[in-house]
Amino acid sequence: MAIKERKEREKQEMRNLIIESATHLFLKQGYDKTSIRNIAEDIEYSPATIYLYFKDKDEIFYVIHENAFAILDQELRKHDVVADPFERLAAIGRTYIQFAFENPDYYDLMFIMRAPMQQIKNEEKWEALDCAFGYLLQTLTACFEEKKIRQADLHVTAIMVWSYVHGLVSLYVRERMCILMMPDDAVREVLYGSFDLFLANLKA
Amino acid sequence: MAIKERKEREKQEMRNLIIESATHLFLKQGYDKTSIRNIAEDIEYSPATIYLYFKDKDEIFYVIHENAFAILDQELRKHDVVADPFERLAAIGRTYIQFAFENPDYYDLMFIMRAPMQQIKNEEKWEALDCAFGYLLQTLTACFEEKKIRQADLHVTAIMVWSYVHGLVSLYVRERMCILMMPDDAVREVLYGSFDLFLANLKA
DNA sequence: GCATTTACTAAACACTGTTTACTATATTTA
DNA sequence: TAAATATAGTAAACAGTGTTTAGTAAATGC
Repeated sequence: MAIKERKEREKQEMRNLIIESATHLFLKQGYDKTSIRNIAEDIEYSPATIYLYFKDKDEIFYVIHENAFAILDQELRKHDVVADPFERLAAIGRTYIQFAFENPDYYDLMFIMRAPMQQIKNEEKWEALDCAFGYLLQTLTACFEEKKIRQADLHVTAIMVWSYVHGLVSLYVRERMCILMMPDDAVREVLYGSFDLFLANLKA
Repeated sequence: MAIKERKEREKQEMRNLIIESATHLFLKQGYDKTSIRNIAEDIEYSPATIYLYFKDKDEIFYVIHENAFAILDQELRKHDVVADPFERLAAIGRTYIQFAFENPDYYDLMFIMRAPMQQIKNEEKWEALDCAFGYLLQTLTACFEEKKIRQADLHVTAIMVWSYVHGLVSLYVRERMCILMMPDDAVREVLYGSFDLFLANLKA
């Protein structure tokens, strides 16, 4: 019965079509303005059809969130070639910040919005973040082994590094850096500079 | 004409009534579930009446946001009595983190949500945050003068400290700390521990 | 060829923020 | 004091939202 396989394929294609449209609208107009009716109109189907392929709006944005993590992960792991673990840590951090600057809506969805978290609660393991965070743990382990950074608990250090870069970019993404009263470019420079200072303080 | 004064007073009382109801509902059910109709029902007026006292929903939450800043500011400035500026910095940081743990919805409104920022864009100066951030700058200046922390640019250091504690608590508030796979109490301990490590790295 | 399953949709439900047109009361003016 | 005006408040509507239900038309299985 090749029909079943074709049907399965068609089902997946329809899911992809919805995700593609939703991603396009999301990156163009943001989460709130990306309504089920907008997506439906864009793909030329009725709104109810979308519910045959996704449980609810959050499930659509859960898939987009997963795709975004795949992109970030790919960017971060490019630095695998950097031999010195401290240099690698620095490169990873800068790439993380750059990713947030260049993809603020993706960053928002991955690390700030509540939307995709409903799904994750039912999954008992957040693989997408586990993967990226695992890479940080791995890099920090190498830093400790080679005594490149001050000795401390691995997980506490990892939380410290992640929280720090997240703090920088999330204040930027959610427009709290406006207190600096600087043009956007200058703010970004301060953030990169602040990260450099953080790294210097971390050094053994 | 004492009538005009009474009218002014009544207008302010009505605004207060709306803000009180909105704050109560917000802290009980969150932003999304606090609708204009809910507030109207709670204060026993029609929804349209609220628009005679506030431009829109965001303006209501802007006032709540200002009140929340007043509370945080009061908490932080309690540490004015701590003579040693580094000790004061540590106390301020811990109180900031504690505030976020104890008032996650307020914290969200102040530092994460987009709602109050629409108003702030029209104000050209964000006094509430300016006040709190000013206290941090003041404390850090004292730290530098007494050579308690590593020499660096004042603003870059301030952004570093603020971003760091914000990163910690915003990942917690928006439920990203779930990757630690720990009970809530243990997560909070890790966050406080991470802050201690950060301070140690900052020390001169 | 007929029964059944599948794919899809129009319309409705229960909400949301916000505006408009209208009423009843309070205040001011003649 | 009586008429004119200003103020306070509201019912109903507008334009949206996510989601569900009931019903149709086409594809598939027998």
